[in-house]
Amino acid sequence: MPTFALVDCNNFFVSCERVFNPKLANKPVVVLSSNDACVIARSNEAKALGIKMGEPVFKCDQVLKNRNVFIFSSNFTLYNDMSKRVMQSLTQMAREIEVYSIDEAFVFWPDITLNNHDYSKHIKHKIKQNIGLPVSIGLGPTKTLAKMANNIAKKSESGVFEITESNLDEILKVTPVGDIWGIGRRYTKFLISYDINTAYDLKNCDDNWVRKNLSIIGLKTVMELRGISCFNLDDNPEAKKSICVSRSFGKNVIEIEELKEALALHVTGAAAKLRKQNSITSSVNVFIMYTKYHDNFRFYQSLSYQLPVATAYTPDLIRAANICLEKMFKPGLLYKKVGIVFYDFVCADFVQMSTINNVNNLEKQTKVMRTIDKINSKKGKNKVFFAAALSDYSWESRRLKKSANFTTNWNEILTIKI
DNA sequence: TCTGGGGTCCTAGGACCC
DNA sequence: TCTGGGGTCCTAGGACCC
Repeated sequence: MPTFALVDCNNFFVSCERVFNPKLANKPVVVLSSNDACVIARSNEAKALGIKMGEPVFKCDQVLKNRNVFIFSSNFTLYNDMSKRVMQSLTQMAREIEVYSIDEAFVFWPDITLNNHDYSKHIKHKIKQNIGLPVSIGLGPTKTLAKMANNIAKKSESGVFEITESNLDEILKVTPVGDIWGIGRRYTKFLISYDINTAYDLKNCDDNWVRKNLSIIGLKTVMELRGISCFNLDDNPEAKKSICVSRSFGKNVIEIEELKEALALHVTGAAAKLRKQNSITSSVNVFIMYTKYHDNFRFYQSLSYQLPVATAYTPDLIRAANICLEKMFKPGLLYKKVGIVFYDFVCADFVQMSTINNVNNLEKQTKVMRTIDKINSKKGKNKVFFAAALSDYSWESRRLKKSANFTTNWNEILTIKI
């Protein structure tokens, strides 16, 4: 039976900032969400000060100031690039890898590895040495247990921990049910109301009861707690089924022109993602968030549009998005956010022909987009774009404390004074 | 004053079909 | 009074993850 390893970067966003800023070591550091609104990553020192995950900045303002916490706006260009480096490095040292999120991956170590625990320590050392990021590694007979082991590894000296048959029950008994991967807030509350408080309690629940109340996914989780693997390692994840790009504004937006600029920019980004996975979309959905004067309650509204022909051609997608926006827009509201969702994908190789879309036209469109994508991937995001997305960006979200793009932009490369 | 952004999967219920 | 049986597709809502 293979052992799953979960490699997880410690306090990932904070650790990325630390790689290029050594004075942050051992100091409280936080990274903020877009608009510098919430705390989305904390160093251990910041956690120790009681700063919570997802906490709005205005609520912990005093602690941040009084305790000299280092604050950064999120820099996803940097984090994505650092993530890529970690995953490439792991790929070289693993037999199989499933990149699970920006900062973690499930892996099977190579077959020749006799001792998973020692090999994990070796990997941990390598990643720190090559990339500068600290990772923790959890090992277990199922994904759920590898996750659990990882939580223990994070608090351990060595940063590596393995759950085996012999220590399984002992660990489950001290793991709160809400700490299990796949058991969220709602289920935790529900389970506790039935006096199911620990992972051990859940492991011993009746299958039918679990199936009925926690759905098939919940039952799989319970099986995994028993050491029976139900979630496979997926080393070839399928193309995305929907693509969404949205941002909150840095100020209240009132004019439809500004909304259109922001929307066109989001559509441009989403369309690039769409083409990258070789898909074309049949449907677009535009959503907006707004408030009214003298009232902070937030309203969401959305509208979909079915394209006559599936496409990944940015101008057509901007046009479709604008149709939705124009139908929803009402003057006099304070707009906070706009976003686009593409869904109902078709593989780009199976293009549907119609009278609207003759072959020549389609070839031209494909060529144009391919060229633009090529230039942008070489010269930087949105070096070339459509005029609809031209803007003074006065609505852009606040990112007052962003660090430099150390790894992706020659002009922002780290300089050292000697 | 200020509360992120991007995904997946499951289920129940309605519409519709034979 | 009794109100088939089996299926598909779609959607909204709810749960979860990082």
